[in-house]
Amino acid sequence: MPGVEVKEIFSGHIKEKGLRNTRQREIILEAFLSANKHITVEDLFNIVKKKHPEIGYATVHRNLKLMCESGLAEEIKIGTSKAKFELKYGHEHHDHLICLNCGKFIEVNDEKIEKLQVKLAEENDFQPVRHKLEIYGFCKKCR
Amino acid sequence: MPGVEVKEIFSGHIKEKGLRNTRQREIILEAFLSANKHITVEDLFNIVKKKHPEIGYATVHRNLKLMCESGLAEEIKIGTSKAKFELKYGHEHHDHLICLNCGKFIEVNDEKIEKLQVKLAEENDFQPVRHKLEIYGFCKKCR
DNA sequence: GGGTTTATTGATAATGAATATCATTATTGT
DNA sequence: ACAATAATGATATTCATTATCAATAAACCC
Ligand SMILES: [Mn+2]
Ligand SMILES: [Mn+2]
Ligand SMILES: [Zn+2]
Ligand SMILES: [Zn+2]
Repeated sequence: MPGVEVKEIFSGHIKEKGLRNTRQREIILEAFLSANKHITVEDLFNIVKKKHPEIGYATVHRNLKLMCESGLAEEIKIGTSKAKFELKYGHEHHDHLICLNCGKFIEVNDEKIEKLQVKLAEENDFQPVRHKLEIYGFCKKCR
Repeated sequence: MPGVEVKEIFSGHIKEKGLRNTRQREIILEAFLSANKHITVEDLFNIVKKKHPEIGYATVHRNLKLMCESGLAEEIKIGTSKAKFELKYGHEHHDHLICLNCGKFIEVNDEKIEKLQVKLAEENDFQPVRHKLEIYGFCKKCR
């Protein structure tokens, strides 16, 4: 039963906020959990549409946003292209290596860098909350 | 004579590419050099407009882009807000601390982080070209 | 200088992603 | 079942960015 816990968390968040559980939310969340990470609204909409052509783009968009609010998902914006969403729950924080040729995303994490970032912020009287590190270049296949 | 060298570089780039030097380019470049860093197209357009109301928004936009192509300027995109442009020439590479409250940009650089990024990329068979590190949080005044 | 070529300009339109609107539908608590 | 109201889905709007195009003006040649 993959994703059961995630579904409960989402459902819980919805109740807490006085929102309502709907058939569409369930369908969209399940599709999101089954799909690739780094999916756009449009991608997810197209997947959902296959089995549920009655569900609209706006609903997919709204629910992805809601998943972000609930902490389940995270929105990633790269340049001017469409925002991508990835499942956050159950995944450690990570940054991305992004191939300039094929668009591949490689997830990485480096504790030393993370710690140095905090130190760097503090040295500048700055209280860090979150950060974004993206390294652009060429992946193994494309170099 | 601040900016003389920059102007020559821009002018040189224009000739190399078979483009043309214009009155507007000169005015826009000078305004950019005199203005704050981290300026938007609209900001620069409004500055230029004061003395030169005949110069259009599109021309300011195109020339900021051209400055980027020539390596003089750099475009910074934060979230979905308007792109900002900063003078690159004569400034070392740096990253930004960005205040979530007042929007302040603090320029920082950390050699250790820079080196670890290269190492991290290489460990993933990835050839790094450029990167973007943004730390969001609260500045001294806003924390 | 005069003439020719064509890059540039400026006003405006087009684009595209994200979000807002709103009448209708569906969920929740009673 | 009922009332209240959140959610939906189709569509419109927003907003930054980029494209279009007729008019203008650099740059080069003579
Ligand atoms: Mn990180
Ligand atoms: Mn850096
Ligand atoms: Zn690649
Ligand atoms: Zn601040």
